[in-house]
Amino acid sequence: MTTAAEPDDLAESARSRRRLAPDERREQLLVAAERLFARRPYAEVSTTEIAREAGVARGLLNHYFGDKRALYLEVVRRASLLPEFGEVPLAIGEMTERVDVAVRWFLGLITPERASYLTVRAAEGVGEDGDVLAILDEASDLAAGRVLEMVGGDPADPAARAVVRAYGELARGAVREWTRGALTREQAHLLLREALLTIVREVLPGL
Amino acid sequence: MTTAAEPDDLAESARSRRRLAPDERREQLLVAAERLFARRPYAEVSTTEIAREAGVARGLLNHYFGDKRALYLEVVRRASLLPEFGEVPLAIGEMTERVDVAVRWFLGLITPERASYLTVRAAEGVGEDGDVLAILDEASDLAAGRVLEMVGGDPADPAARAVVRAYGELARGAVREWTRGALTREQAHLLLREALLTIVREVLPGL
DNA sequence: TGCCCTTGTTGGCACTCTGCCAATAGTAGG
DNA sequence: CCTACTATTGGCAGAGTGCCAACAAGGGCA
Repeated sequence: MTTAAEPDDLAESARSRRRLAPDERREQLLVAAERLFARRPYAEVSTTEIAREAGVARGLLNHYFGDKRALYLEVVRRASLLPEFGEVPLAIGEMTERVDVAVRWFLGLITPERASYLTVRAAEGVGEDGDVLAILDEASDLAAGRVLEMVGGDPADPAARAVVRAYGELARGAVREWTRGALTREQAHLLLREALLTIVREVLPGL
Repeated sequence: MTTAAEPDDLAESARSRRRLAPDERREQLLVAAERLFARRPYAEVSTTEIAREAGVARGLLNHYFGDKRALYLEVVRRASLLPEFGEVPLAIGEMTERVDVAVRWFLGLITPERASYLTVRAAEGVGEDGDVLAILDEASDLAAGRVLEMVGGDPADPAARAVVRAYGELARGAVREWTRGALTREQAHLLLREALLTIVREVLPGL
């Protein structure tokens, strides 16, 4: 009985004296960090705590990520990208229809357990932090490109991308109001649909 | 010469062995903290540094604000509120005109040295931090009320306020794209004007 | 004018957190 | 089974933070 049977994938969170493959361990640490950083601001989460959550020695965090900040940036990067960004419904037909599909697609992505996407950027307060901004901007720009494709805009036009990136902020704000209960899903949908329609019809052509 | 002439307001940043009125000292510390927090994230700024910037002993920070976090929240509170929020131009006339005035007013507020307003919320990345969110939300809601007054909406309608709060995110995004050079001021203005117009005409009535 | 007392201000102690590194020990391959 | 590779650990040194008792600036009162 003392000989380890095969507790391979059970009690993963308990004692871990096991030697894992780097990728596996790295993933585990990221998940632990993600969980803690999501609930409390950066400075309030200690690496000791993260290590405990993952059931490893604190030094291992530095081994895998260098320092606390690098680990945090990694967490931000993961949270800022909606994995489903790729599965864009090829909307065809009337403009009204395409816009409606785009909005429905976006609203559908958020809700579930993708809540982390919402907490992104909803956090700290003041401060530049170019590293974080770069990550968030990249994700924002990626989403903007997708939306432009869906509504038939020109993804190559920098100004158009900028407008849609700004629209992304509206979308984030609308979803937040929705999840907070200040707006119903229908109301949020209405706002995003009309705004996007206006952008396509009135703003983009006027650039 | 050794007798202090009246170096009242000169070399304010140099040695300060002087005994200031609490309000004065507090203000000085806030300014110093604001300057540093604006350029680097919270965790990267040490209280030692802030104290040095203000030319006082580190312990004084704790005396005035309790702890580093409280000081930070104070800075966020100040940065989140546009002082000129009160001076709302009483827009009258056509709806198109009123919306245009509202947007021009908003865009006019931001640019100058009020840049701190932009860095608000542009910062960290992931994490809840209810304290910060509460501050930012309060400022956002205040601005939303003002805008509703200007365009003739009903500030008492929770849903309307929520929609305009979300619009505030679009505004913040548009200004950011503008200051970044991705949009001209005219383009940002166009976007914000058309979007607000659509909200007033199509969205608010449909709630 | 000169002392005194209020209180703004300082400096240092104790504790926690972080980064680093040498020592330890799983585990796969021979 | 044994060995070499390397994932993993534990502790050390330095920095940052909160706290508190002692100090002194400067206005008020005699």
